[in-house]
Amino acid sequence: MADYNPSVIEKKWQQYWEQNQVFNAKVNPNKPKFYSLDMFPYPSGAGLHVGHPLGYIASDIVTRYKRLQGFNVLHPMGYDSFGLPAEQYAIQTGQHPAITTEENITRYTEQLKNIGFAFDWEKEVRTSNQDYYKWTQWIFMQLFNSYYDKEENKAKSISSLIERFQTTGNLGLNAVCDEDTIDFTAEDWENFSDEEKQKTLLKYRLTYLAETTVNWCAALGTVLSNDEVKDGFSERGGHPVERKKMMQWSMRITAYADRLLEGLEKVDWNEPIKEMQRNWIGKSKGAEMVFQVKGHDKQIKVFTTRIDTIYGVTYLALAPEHDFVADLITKDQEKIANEYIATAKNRSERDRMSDVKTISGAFTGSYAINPFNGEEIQIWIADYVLAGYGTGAVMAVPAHDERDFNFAKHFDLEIRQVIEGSMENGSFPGKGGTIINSDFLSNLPMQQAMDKAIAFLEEHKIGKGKIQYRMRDAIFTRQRYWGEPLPVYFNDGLPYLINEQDLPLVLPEVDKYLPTEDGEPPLARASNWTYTTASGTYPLEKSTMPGWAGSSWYFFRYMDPKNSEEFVSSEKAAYWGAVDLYIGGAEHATGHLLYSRFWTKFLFDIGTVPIEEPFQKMINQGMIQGRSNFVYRIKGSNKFVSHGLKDQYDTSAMHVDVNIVHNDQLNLEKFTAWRPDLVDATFILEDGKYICGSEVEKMSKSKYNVVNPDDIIERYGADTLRLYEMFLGPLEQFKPWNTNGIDGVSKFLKKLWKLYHDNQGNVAVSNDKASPEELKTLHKTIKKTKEDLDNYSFNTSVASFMICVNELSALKCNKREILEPLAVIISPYAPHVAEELWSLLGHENSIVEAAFPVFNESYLVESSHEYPVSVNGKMRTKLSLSLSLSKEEIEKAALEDETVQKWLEGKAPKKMIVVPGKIVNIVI
RNA sequence: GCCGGGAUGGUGGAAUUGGUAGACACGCAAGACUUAAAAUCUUGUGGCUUCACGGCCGUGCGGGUUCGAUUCCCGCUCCUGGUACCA
Repeated sequence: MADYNPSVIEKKWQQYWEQNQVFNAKVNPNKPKFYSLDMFPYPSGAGLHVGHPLGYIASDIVTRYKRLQGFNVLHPMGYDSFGLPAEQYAIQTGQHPAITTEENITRYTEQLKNIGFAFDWEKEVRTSNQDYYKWTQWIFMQLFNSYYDKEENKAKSISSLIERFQTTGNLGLNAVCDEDTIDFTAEDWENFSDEEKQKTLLKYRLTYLAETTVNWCAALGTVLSNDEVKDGFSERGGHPVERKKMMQWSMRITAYADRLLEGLEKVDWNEPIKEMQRNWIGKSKGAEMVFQVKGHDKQIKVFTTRIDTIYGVTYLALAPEHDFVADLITKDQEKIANEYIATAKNRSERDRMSDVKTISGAFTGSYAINPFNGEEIQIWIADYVLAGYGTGAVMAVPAHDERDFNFAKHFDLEIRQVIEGSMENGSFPGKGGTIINSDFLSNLPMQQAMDKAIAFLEEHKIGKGKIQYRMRDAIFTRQRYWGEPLPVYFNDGLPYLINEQDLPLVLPEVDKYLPTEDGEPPLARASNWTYTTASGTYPLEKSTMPGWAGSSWYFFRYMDPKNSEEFVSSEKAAYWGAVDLYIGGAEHATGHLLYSRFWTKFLFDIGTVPIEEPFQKMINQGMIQGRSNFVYRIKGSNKFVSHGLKDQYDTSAMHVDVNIVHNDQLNLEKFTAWRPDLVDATFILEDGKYICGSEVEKMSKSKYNVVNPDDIIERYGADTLRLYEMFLGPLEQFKPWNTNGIDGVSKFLKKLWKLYHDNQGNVAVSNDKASPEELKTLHKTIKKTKEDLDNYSFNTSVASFMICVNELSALKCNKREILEPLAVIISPYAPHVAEELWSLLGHENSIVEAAFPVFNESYLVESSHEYPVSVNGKMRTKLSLSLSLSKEEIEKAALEDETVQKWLEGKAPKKMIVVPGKIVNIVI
């Protein structure tokens, strides 16, 4: 009855899906489950641009496909709604962040619904809702009440640790704790004051309060985690970040370092992301040992991965911040050493990072003794040694370490080779070489020398083998308003948890969202930010949780978002299990993806969830970049010259809104109306058109290259947007958004529509038997689509649909036997038009209840093959031959061919390669 | 510096175990329909060469393996993501 009209049918089906709760997921043990997760969006004020839905479209296609295959699918969406931008906006405008957040969420939801996603909106969660963050706080409490037992390799309850302290103290206890924990007996424990007991327990708790060196961002007024800092600047906003010592809550993620590393073996993620996590965890095996300082009672502890090179040590280097530095400086070195420390300390973290070439250091005047050979070696201060890694001191082996080598060269220190090889090109690591000049280690290969050296250390009680991690414990507090309050109060400066019945601890109202005049976090502005127990009223913690708190467990809450008794019921957690497919950007590789794995492992340890790894399969979508358009203004005029002619004039390029450019052709009317100063603009055209230049840049407002999906949907429809985003190229690849090809996709949908209609626009579908060609086209497409979906190759599927529709159009096919399954296989990609066609075919139910058609090989069987015949590897002619021919028969047929005869020039071929069903190659 | 990813027509991209390079689409050109435009449809379209048949070149560059290489191996160039004195 009508032409293809996406705006009408898309609204219609979106309403149908919503009203009939089509995508509502319920536990159903009779069906296999499939849990598909999209990365948790932060609802920003700018709304969605076309880059955001890329991954959502891909996962939506997969879930719709899985449904057609009989899976029970959970495909939820929600919002990571605590965060900095809403708070910054609140500071500027006084508007409560909850209001802005609500508005942004409304807009996001509307935009997402316009694209026709099969989300189960019943499962929506928002991290800033009380009934959500109640459980974020609850998980924090469990972490506070747990410690990590290395013996059993899992988290256990603090109450069991107390029992242990009461019987044997911490002697022989193998648990993760602070470095400075001292040994104590059961008797000591009994004699501890309550305060001492609490302080001791804090050294074991999986979340603890401690003085830590943090990344302090003054402009944002808060601390940041390592992954929120890029090159010394905050990731959000680009403000400078400095190192500062502060009392902060931390999460003992390092306790899980090994399990986080091992778990990577069990998940199906791409290798680069796994590698990034491995590097971030940074496990290195080595040894820790002490050097006695000559004439001192002090011992300097160093960590090394190359204890085999111990005889090559020619000096020790200490970080300028090392605790011993002041004591080791002798009178005659005082001036020079202290000056150096002062300059090194004043150099900001950023300078130190950006300037790694400059070699600097100072001799302390003191000497240490190498316990292996009794040699005295100089102790230096050097800022290439980091205070935060290992022990803050290194044993320098200039011959086999590049940094030590450069330092030794610069200060003219001894370089002593202890591994066989040539020193011509400076230092070399010499892995695999034989040890020389090393007393009892000489003539051994690296590994054996290490083992022997470690045995020596242990025998003389001066060291041991040790595993070091680069990863630090994760700071868990932010001095901000818009985040989860910590369920903690203070009594005599020591932290205690509030009662579980008092959860959630609701975020209080404040007059302003800024820190107080004394630099306290915004929560200090709240009146009565206190907690009352039977024994009195106490102040509550004033910092809030970081952004990653709420996002580290949201995938569990989606299973059971309204549960008020538990964060997820064990029945639902058991049924839905791990996420089967997680699609999102790679930017979360070392933040969210590591923290989520950590919390999941912890929740597993305490028996609340049945899985250890939350995300079984992960795909990282490539970012969609912006594609900017430019116009060229002749300098000093209001005249613009088309791209092809711009070199004939003296011009300056100007960004132009990509939304008034189509296929790089500028819409002149819209351009002159774009800005007041352009009303009287004039143009120099080429072939009657103004062609714009283009460049790939980040998508941003200032570059006028932001494309809103709503605009595309209004012009072409959501199905076109969905297909086009997929058609753009492989999901994982980075690519610029470019609407130049979108017409092709839109045309394809119109052609598809026409297959089901006659020239008058009436539905015209025949019940006649389909022809072999028609069946072949259909089944070829079924096969290809299925393979592509299984490989997440969405762009090639779209191409195969186009081929299919082109072929069926050429065949003038209108058979139900073909068109019905065709609608089904296209439905994951273009669900609205598929639903409409399905209903036009007379179906009462939704197409999501259909079954994915079964591929039938027999329709594709060919009796003959068009053989490409090559001469010396170059294709010269084609020969259509029956597939039943033997190799010899094919060979004979090929040699008889006219073109082949011509190339042979009467000679006999040297060799013939015949691959039946594939090719023929003749070597002359 | 180190660890990843990539480079194919004017453009986005395809070629799933080495077997017809350029599928599909955009753009462009010509034509049909139209008073005209839009829309739609048809045909052509890697480069060079040829009236044509055809030939030569061609997947970032230089080598190699192979009957045959976009695909495998070695050595480079450029772009891009991560990471950065981690001992």
